[in-house]
Amino acid sequence: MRKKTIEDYAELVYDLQKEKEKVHTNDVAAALNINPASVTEIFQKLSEEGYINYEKYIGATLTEKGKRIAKKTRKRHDTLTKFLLLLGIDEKTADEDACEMEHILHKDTMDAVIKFVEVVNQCKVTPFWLERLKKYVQTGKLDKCPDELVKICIDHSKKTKLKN
Amino acid sequence: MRKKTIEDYAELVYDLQKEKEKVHTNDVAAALNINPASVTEIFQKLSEEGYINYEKYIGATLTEKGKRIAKKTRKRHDTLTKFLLLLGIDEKTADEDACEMEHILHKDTMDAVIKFVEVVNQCKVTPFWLERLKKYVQTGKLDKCPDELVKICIDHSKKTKLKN
DNA sequence: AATAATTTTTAGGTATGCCTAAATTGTATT
DNA sequence: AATACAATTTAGGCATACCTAAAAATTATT
Repeated sequence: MRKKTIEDYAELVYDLQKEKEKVHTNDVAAALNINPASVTEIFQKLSEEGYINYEKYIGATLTEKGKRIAKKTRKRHDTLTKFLLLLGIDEKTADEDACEMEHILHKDTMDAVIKFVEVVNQCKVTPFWLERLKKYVQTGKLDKCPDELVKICIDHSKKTKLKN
Repeated sequence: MRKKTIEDYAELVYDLQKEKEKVHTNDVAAALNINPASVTEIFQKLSEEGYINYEKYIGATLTEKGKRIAKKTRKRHDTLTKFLLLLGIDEKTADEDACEMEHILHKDTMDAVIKFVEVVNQCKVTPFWLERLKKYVQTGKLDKCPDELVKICIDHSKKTKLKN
């Protein structure tokens, strides 16, 4: 697996802190399947950089700075997961890819994804086009687009062209 | 920037080979803004692993194995770029994010993206929903969904519900 | 409260992907 | 063909993100 970033650790400590006040190196080690000794080093670094308050043998808590980055990363993660689920990806794959994407996408791209999810959620029912795509992704079968829908798109396209 | 992967190098050598038969360490070094000495090491590794034929001081060419991975990666890259452009992301950002995403996405996710682009390309005109989303991404303005379109979605949703 | 068991840290090691400086090879010029 | 210049490789170094084994601190048991 990819090397973990500060964001990964902040996000994880954030989650673990919901269960227990102080997060121990062992908790993180178990969650990420790495050696506790490695987490000690990581905690020392995160502490130096002001993301966590860390007392050895006692555990770590997020600082305000750490909480900020953790929340931001978790929100990105959740939005990306939702986005991929909308496209018809299965839960596990969506979650894993979201975890990768959350670190690399430009703000503009992330914002577009947020808006994508927002627009779809605003709809009373799942939009036809999305159902159609999802079915295609999941079954390989692509339904024909209803004529009246094609008409709406063409009409709309003409209208906007006239404006310009 | 992120550490480059074998896929990155294969893709790059593939592109450079269009200009000249043998790709020199310097060509890659210049393209990636890294030290030629580093490229020598990379070429040695790629050669050991069978992605390139490499003769020192002479240059490198892709093997069949290398060509295969290069083409695959380039195709992914292009599809991802198109996908992001459809969402309203600008060219530079789309290209950069595509370059990151191409290495990390699961096959299922990549396939969904391919299908997304395919479905949109099949349309006679850019679908209304996509125009609407794109405008929202680029300007922040979200148009109202026409009533007849909402109706189509609701009707369709009822129909599919009945079937199940 | 002493000792055993567990958790955590320290110390030291490995692999990787980059670097610089120096040595080597190839190319161009006379 | 000899020499100068450019391109390339070799050798050695650095930082990072992990590791293992041993030492130290904490916690549990009697």
